[in-house]
Amino acid sequence: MNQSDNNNYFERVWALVRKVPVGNVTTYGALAEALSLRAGARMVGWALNGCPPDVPAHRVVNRLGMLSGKVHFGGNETMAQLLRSEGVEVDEDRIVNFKNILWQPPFNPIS
DNA sequence: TGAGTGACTGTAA
DNA sequence: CTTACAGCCACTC
Repeated sequence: MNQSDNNNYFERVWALVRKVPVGNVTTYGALAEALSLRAGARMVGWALNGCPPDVPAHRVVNRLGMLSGKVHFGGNETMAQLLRSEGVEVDEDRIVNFKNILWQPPFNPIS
């Protein structure tokens, strides 16, 4: 039941998230698109569900720049605090200048 | 094998 | 602004 050998998909998502520079954020759709899963944004969020501490999942938000996943950080302002500590302005669970700091992952074609 | 679920997205009312 | 439905893929039971 331990699909440690099948976490290839997860690792791919984590790899992209780790590439997100500090002070920038990305969206589920962007990651999904980079993984050729244009409509698999749900899978991205799911992959983050098992993301190791190495992955700055707090930099991943929905297309509106809302901290939709903050609930998974403890349901508190942890996610917002992390972003603020990186220089990201957060207001009412929403990222200020979201489009301005939006980071787009490089297209990573599957070999 | 089939049904349920999900840190999403888009469109519609 | 909210609520609702549909589509998409991967995983669990």
